[in-house]
Amino acid sequence: MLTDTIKTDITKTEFEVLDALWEQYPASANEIIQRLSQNKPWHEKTVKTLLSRLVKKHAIDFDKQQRSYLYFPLVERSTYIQKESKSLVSRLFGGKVAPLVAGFANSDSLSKEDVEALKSLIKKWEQDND
Amino acid sequence: MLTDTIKTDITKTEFEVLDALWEQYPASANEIIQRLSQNKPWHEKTVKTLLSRLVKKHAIDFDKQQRSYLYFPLVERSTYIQKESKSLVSRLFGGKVAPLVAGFANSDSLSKEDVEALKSLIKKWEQDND
DNA sequence: AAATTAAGATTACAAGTGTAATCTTAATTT
DNA sequence: AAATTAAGATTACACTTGTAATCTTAATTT
Repeated sequence: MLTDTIKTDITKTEFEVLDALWEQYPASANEIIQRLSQNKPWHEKTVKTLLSRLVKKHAIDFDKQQRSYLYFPLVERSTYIQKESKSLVSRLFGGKVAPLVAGFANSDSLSKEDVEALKSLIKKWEQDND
Repeated sequence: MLTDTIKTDITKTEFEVLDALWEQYPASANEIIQRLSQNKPWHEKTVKTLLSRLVKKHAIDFDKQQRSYLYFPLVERSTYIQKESKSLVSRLFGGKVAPLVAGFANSDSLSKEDVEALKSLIKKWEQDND
């Protein structure tokens, strides 16, 4: 999968569409429309517009299949969310992730599960970095 | 400080202006322009437009001072970044913060300092939650 | 082969955004 | 008091975004 340079920022609505595609791909427009209909009240035309815009932005592409297209992402979800997180942490927290987590802790938004996961990844980090 | 309902989303450029105001306030437009000029190549008119838009969005307000205004935030930085982080973690990580941190760990974006901070806040969390 | 359908392409259109320039007018200076 | 200045208000303007409706045309059905 080519982690091509995304030309423009992906908007929030575009992200929803992309996220539905990441769920499983390749997928036809109708499949995407179907998946999104569970959560979003979007008109099918709207979803198709968003698919077109994602193509134009080089975030996804498609193969022609009889009458319809089969879309697939050009960007991996992990790559995308990585970039987004770093951007947010950089803008809001001076690049340090701990203060973000502290905010979660202070607003009771940290679960036991989260804490266990953090402890285990810290342990791993410490093994790798010494 | 009133954590008034922010009417519309604050855009990225507006955030930069708001962030400069949080640095120290109240502050005049010229002070803000001054602060921003260190990092951003924005025309003073641009900054003033952004200040006006922030006022319209109820993110900041001002007191009249002779000829100019003294601006001050209506939203605390901590409140704002809290909301933004939660929004991102919710959209990208299903609401769990640990996977975000894992992404940082896996891309060598976690510093010793970060890890120490995390360990200490985890310790505190465990004392508080048992 | 003609008619119909359905998929994507194109167009629409108001509101928001980035990026200022111009307008008004109250302060300040001469 | 008149002139000048400078601050915010208003206007500008192209591009983006949300949210579709209409247009084209290749597939499919009669």
